[in-house]
Amino acid sequence: MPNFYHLKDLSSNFEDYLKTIGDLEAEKQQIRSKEIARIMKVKPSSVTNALQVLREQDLITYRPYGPIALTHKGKQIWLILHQKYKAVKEFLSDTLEIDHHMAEVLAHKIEHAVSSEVSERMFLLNEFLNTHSSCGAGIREKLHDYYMKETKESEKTIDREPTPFLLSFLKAGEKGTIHKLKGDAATREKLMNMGMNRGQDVLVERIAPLGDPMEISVRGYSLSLRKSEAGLVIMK
Amino acid sequence: MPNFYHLKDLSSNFEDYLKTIGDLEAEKQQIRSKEIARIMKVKPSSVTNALQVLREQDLITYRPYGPIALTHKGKQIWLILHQKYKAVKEFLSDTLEIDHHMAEVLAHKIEHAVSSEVSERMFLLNEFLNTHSSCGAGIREKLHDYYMKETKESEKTIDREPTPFLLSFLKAGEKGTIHKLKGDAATREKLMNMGMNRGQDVLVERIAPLGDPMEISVRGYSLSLRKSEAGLVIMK
DNA sequence: GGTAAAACTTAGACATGCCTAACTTTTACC
DNA sequence: GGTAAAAGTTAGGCATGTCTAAGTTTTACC
Ligand SMILES: [Mn+2]
Ligand SMILES: [Mn+2]
Ligand SMILES: [Mn+2]
Ligand SMILES: [Mn+2]
Repeated sequence: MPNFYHLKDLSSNFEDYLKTIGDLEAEKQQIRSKEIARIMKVKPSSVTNALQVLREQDLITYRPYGPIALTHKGKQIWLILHQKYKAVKEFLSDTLEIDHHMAEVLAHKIEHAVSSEVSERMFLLNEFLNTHSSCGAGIREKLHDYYMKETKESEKTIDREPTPFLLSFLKAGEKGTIHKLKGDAATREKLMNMGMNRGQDVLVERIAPLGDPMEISVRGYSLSLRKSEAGLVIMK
Repeated sequence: MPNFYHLKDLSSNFEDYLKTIGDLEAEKQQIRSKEIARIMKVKPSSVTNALQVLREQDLITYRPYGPIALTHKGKQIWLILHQKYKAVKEFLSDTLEIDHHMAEVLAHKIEHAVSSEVSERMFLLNEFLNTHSSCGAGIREKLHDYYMKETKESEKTIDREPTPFLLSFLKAGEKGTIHKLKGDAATREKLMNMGMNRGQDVLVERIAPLGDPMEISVRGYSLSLRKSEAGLVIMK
């Protein structure tokens, strides 16, 4: 039980630092601060700060310029976080049929908001749907058909009157279609050279902690947009 | 329209302020700052600050000491947030069978992490399970039985205390006890044939320079395990 | 309508966690 | 081994969103 207490003391950002360190410990022989910074998309000085905080909580061992390793307590918490992430991700992609890559991005956010009981139930629900068939036909097929039927119907209604909105207003996981570009000619040209043309579908993959920049996916490519640029793109 | 371009993403805290204001607007004739503070468990000065931020985003109308009301845009966003919360809450309590009150608490956290697509799918999954029966018996009954069966088993094994961790995290010289094997049936079978059964003590003798494979000792025998295999063994 | 209480706002402090810039240590290579 | 590059740290700044304490406006009531 004491471990659950300390787990709750970790902010979601530091849960991610711990998880990243555990992931690296499992696959590399040495953990580089720079690698943590790359994966978490922060500057090295932020990693140093995180390492100091994690050490204060007895989750890692570490000294300046020295090697980084999870303590036993750190390993225990890592496993809990890992299992949460895995259960949520697989639930999103297998049962809710969210696009695989999007499921990973969203699971990274949701993992910090669910209790162990919820992730355990998601795991069991996923397993249940895998192993139980419904009157001969697989239940997943029926569920898939149900999603598709409802999606088509909601598309019918959406087509009627799409309310315009700005790309900068979308959150991670949401998508839209480019309607128009604003701004001066040079900036519009730059955006179009990135593949952002009228009618293109855009998916927001991730938004940096302070809201700038945002990572989007257009024509299968990932782009990084400043908020000011995203504010020039009108969507429908 | 001019302020359209100044819209920024709402932080999850401000999403909650907006949602609380919308909820109050629906049920009270006048919105009291003090009531928002009570519901959100913050001090009145924090509410004032939030009101100023929401007004800057054109989500509410408001002046010092004056009445508070959602703008049209505020109402649109409130509706999106409301639907997300409702879908998540009902999914948690109806489909994952999380305690009603706990579901409300968790939905309040999860709502900020899910995309509209995810909450829509949660809604549809919930609806699907309500309306589709599986071979006579309701599917929810089967799902419930599945949850209960697994819960009982995990209660049996949990006893109390030591928190699990992965064998792959042990370093040379460290030991632990096998708690559970993960992975597909064939791999689990292979590991069990090596003598890796529940309750067995394991000692890590040596880890290869690149971290893979690791040499362990079980039942007095030395075994060589790949890192990927060690990652399937949950220890205590 | 005067006055006290309640409601609300403002100012300033503080914690978090990010950043940049300058500095220190380690490493890589000749 | 000497030196430059890379890696990592420290210091200081900034945005967010909370709080306390003090000030202002509104309300309630005589
Ligand atoms: Mn992927
Ligand atoms: Mn995460
Ligand atoms: Mn309740
Ligand atoms: Mn909430």
